[in-house]
Amino acid sequence: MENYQMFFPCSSTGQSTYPFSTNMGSSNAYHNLHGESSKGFIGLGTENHHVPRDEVNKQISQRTESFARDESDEVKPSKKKEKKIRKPRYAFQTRSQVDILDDGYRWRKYGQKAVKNNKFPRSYYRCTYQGCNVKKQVQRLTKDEAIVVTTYEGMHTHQIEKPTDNFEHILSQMQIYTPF
DNA sequence: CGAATTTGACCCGCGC
DNA sequence: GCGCGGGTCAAATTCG
Repeated sequence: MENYQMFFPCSSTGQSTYPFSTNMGSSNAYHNLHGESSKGFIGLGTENHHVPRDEVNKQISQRTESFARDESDEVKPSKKKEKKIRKPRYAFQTRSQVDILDDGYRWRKYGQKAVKNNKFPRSYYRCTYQGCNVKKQVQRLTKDEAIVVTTYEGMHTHQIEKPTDNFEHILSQMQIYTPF
């Protein structure tokens, strides 16, 4: 939050491969993604081969005793064991100095945990739109602390709240790319 | 004053 | 069965 301005390094920090910064800069970031994981976010997010002994592929556990959870929890507990309900997750790998990549949506942080082989904590965010259960987690690599891995989970069911001109355009394209 | 963040506790799946 | 590691909740606190 306090470093919000650093998100636009056009003037001070010189060029950086920020994901959504400027028109020209954005292409750099996309190429970076494309080169790293060879499919970008188009492929399934479960190819986090970067992290050793990653157990991030585990399915999402559901709470049982949540009485007044929000209107509709998608999966009901105590049944449904034939197939794993693991939602697809999309991992981005960006080179950024800040963890909070503002993609135009409004996120509320709901947790932070330390990862075993990482000295940086992982932050959990959730979309604050009513009825939108999209989650994301942001993690920084110990190996290269300039790399920030952002993992999205789910799809937004609404429009972007923040019409930051160029961002909206990029985001709309991202939605088209996702295999939903 | 309401919304967002912080932070420790709790829960759950899995490996030993 | 227990411990570990990761994910989420929720009360307290801070921020706008």
